[in-house]
Amino acid sequence: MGISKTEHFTERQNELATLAKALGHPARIAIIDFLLKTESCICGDIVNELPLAQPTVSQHLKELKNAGIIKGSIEGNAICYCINEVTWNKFKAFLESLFETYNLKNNCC
Amino acid sequence: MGISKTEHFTERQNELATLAKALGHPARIAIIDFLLKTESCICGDIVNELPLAQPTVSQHLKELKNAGIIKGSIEGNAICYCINEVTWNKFKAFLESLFETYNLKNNCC
DNA sequence: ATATTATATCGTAATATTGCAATATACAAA
DNA sequence: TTTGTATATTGCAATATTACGATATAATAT
Repeated sequence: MGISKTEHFTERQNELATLAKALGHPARIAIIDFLLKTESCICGDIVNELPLAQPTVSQHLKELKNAGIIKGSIEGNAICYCINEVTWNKFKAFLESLFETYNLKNNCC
Repeated sequence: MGISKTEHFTERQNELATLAKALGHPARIAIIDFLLKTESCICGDIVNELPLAQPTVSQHLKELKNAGIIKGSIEGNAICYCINEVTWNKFKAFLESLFETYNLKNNCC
């Protein structure tokens, strides 16, 4: 139906899926790349970095913000976006835990 | 338009987005969790583990397979699924690289 | 006050995703 | 060969996503 049955899964599974989904578009990866690369907040420079129209970029930023991956604060005329360290660290912890679980002995096919 | 303009992004950005998107559903996280937890391939036991109908599970498995995250092989009556270690390690490397870039000095908002 | 600049929101079209019943396929067991 | 079991595919309805032009909002500069 296009709507996920989130109530049947654990909170961790839902959270991790939400974060992964938010990163599931190249434009949003590019935004995160840029935020990480510049090593500071981005104040009014994202649209020029992406090959997409301004409303589209705004929408992608909104999705990253909804997932809690970035946060924005108004700086006069512009808006400064940066990584939300709380969510980012949570995401990192989720994944490190997943990666820890895996070792090559798993393979039997 | 519902169609991503992948041609404007780097191959890495597209690949990482594809992998993240494939993990962007709690059922698919649950499948991966189960594959990692059992520490071996799963031969005919996935549908019973998930609160979804068999065709829906089959579809999620297909998406994970399309993204290269899992692979399946026919074992008589059943099908054995397991993590595709090549893709998984690539995913891990992508993310470790992302996480390395980030440090708390980034924050200014 | 008016123009400029940066960003968000609205509206809409195209496409994708999610979910499942019904059905098909393919092997195994009787 | 028929029956059962496991999985995939098809078809469809509901919903979500992607993209962008038009427009709105809000601060800055003139």
